Amino acid sequence: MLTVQEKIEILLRGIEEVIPKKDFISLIEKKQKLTVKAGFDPTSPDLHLGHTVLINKLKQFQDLGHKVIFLIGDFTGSIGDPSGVSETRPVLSKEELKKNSATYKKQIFKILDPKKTDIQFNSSWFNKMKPQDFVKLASSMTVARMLEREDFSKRYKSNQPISIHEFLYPLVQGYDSFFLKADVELGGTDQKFNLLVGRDIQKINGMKEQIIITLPILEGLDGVKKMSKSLNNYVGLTDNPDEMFGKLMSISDEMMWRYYDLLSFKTNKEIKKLKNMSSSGIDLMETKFKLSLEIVERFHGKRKSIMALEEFKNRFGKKKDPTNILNLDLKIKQKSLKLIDLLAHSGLGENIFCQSKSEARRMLSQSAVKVDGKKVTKEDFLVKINKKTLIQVGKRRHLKITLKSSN
RNA sequence: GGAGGGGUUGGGGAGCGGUCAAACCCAGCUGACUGUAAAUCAGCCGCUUCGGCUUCGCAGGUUCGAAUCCUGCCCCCUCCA
Repeated sequence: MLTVQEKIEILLRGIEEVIPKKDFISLIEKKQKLTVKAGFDPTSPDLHLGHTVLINKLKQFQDLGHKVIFLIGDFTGSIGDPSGVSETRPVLSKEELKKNSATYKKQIFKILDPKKTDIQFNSSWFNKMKPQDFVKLASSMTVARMLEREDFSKRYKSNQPISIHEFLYPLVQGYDSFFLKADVELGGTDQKFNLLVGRDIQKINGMKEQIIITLPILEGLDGVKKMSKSLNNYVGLTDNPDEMFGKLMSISDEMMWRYYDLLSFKTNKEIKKLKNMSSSGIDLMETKFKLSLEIVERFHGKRKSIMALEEFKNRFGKKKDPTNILNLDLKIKQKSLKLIDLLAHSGLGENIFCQSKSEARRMLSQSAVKVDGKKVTKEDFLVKINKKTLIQVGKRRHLKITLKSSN
């Protein structure tokens, strides 16, 4: 049995801020089972490692016996995301929402315990709300306070547009906390304002204010911008083991420590030890192997993580051709296909390797293309039919293609 | 409602009648090097049947010729009401 002190230590590890800390500690001391809430936008069905910083924290609460609510902001998502860069996002259909939430479940339950997790959709209460109630909700906040929020004030000062509906977001999120009677709400540091508004909404409605805990935002593979699907700098939870391993190996050494801090389940002590041990380049690589192994194992199991490591070593250490490459059958009408046409092929709706023929040409001229392991620069190189052919473009794009005549 | 400023290729930002597919920076991509690290160097960075073609908010117009000039529309910003 853990002491209160130990519990608090676990729950506060790796977080950015807890507000107010005193209340949090006394709450942990007094209450056996807290209601802990975190909201997710269902705009994109795929979760990535960035999301798991938060989910891991939920898991810790869950393991300590607290009630975890995984809130899917389908109402919020259906009226357009305010933190979205410029455009209003498309309204999601019910089918899409269902689909997204199904994939969500599948993904989060690799971390969270399904039996102990309460999944909620905020449309279920907001869709029943009357306009006058909504306006009343809006009256609980002032424009001046909204403008206190850094991103709003920045945009306001730099003459960027702010739509009225964006002001409603924090309110909606705050209302969720009230409705769900949250004791604690988790969110990224960029959510701080919204989380604080939740406290206000609860207070106005005569409820004890939730504790808010903010967590750091994980940078993407580029090491600069936050991890997101649209920036294509993410590691998806559904990425296959090799892909996941490779992506993790491609982060900079500096970023590796950040990933250790935010994603590893190792204790601070262990991480510190690794830091002290890793001085040479080889050490750093080994340390990165460890990180990649740990994370791939979390989502794919031990066996596959080791296979991914071996695959990686083979491919990049010994410069061998990759082994677990996706096979793809491609139906064509002709008897053979020019390499350039294959690279830019868009018959199945999606271009396989290159966006356009021009790009394909560029790749060829920059000697980025390999066929069965050999560099090819000729555009009219013919790819044989009925034969499995390994095509590689650059270091990341590769497929085994088998051309089949459709006649 | 009134007055003014502005919309250029992913982002920033030049260009203001021809030499513009459009400077430059960032991001991105490729190659060399390497640990799919960092740094560095080199190249690329609208599409193309390599003749050209379609781009500079949208639609028209003036001109031999427009991203550049004119008209209308849309959108953004500022100030006033």
